[in-house]
Parts: sequence; C-alpha cells; structure tokens
Amino acid sequence: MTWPTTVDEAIALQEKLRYLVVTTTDPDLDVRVVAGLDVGYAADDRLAAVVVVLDATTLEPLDEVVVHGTTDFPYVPGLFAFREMPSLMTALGKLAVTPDLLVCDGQGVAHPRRFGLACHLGVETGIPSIGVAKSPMVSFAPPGDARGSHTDLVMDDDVVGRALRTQSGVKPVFVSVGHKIDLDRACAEVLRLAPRYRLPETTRQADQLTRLSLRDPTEHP
DNA sequence: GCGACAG
DNA sequence: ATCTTGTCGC
Repeated sequence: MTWPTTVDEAIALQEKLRYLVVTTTDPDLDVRVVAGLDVGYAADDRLAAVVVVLDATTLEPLDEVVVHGTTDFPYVPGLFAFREMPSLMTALGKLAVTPDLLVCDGQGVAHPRRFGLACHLGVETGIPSIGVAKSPMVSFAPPGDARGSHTDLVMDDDVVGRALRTQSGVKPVFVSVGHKIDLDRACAEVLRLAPRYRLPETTRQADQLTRLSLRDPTEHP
C-alpha cells in the first residue's frame, strides 16, 4: 500500500496495521538509550521534525536530528500521524545511534482505532515505542495527587492506557503502549524520564529544539 | 442525530 | 500546533 493521500486511505492503513501491534515486552529489553520525537509548525506550512536521543539513566543528550519539511496531510483528530510520520521517519534515519525506546508526543493504542502515532512509528521501525500525550482521547478519572498515581484509560471495556501523575500538583500525562512494550513498563519509563517536570525530558528537549530551529532556520538548515 | 476529538 | 513576557505561587 502506498502512503495515504486521503482520509479514507489513512483510516484503511491504520485498520490494517493495528493487528501488528505487540503489547508485551521482550524479557531482554534494556532501555539505555531513549529517543524523544516531536514536530513543530511555523505560521506557514513549514515544519521541523526533531528526534533527540538521551542516556536513559543520566538524561544527558547523546544525539539530535532536525528535519525541515512541509505538510501535505491536513490535521484530522485520529489521523495526525499522517502529518508527522514522513518527516519523523526521515529524522530517525539520520540518527547515529539506534534508540532502545521511542517516546512519542501523542497516543499509542489509546486511540479511536487503537493505532496512534506511537504505534505507527513502532511498527514501521520495529523499535519499542510508547505514546505520552498531553491530553486524552477518552474520558478519565483523575489520579491521586502523588507522583506515580494513575488511573486507567478505558475504551470498550479494555484498558488502553493510563492517566499518570508525573509530579504532584500538575495535570497528569496520558500514557499508552505504542509497540513491543507493556503498559506497566511504559509508565515506569515515563516516570524515570520525568524526575522534575510534568513531561518526560525526551519530549521537553525535542519540543524545545523544534521551536529553536523554526525561530533560527540558519542554526539548523 | 450531535458533539467531541492526540498535534 | 500556533499567537507569547512577565509574573504569581508552591
């Protein structure tokens, strides 16, 4: 199947690929190198796709890639992966190191068709992936105020993710499995990556670089 | 049927 | 997503 151009084609591809998603963790999975992915948009149709790679233990930066491009696919809730996938895949291809885990800005299986951006990136790359979204696509009960507290995100009687409190006193983030990992492990990794702020360090740094590269195009051609 | 709907 | 600095509060 070629890359979708229309809404119908995009939905068909999600329905087809969703069956490839694996929601269990390889017993040998050792997350030492993590990647954070994000895309920022300028006032026009320009975008900057960023992948930052961090040491999972020290959170020190190991590598970063910026890809400048444009968008063809319109923003449609449930299909926004089709706006960002091409540029993000290009960026991933330019990494000097292969990450053990992809931390994506958006949903994994906590998605209307159980195939959000994190699933798509995971299935396409074969790398374990998780989705960390700033807002949910399903209703949720507020978790307790303590860091680490969480409640289930439920769709059609299935637990598809969690509302996870990464810091007391701040809104929770919405974690779901992308590919080749389980929900418990996904949440544990998010907590490890967010020792100080609401969002994982991967997402924060990728988002920051996104703005910088759009503000000063000369710094990252 | 209508509204809501990751970024 | 983006428009946007300083400021109030824990």
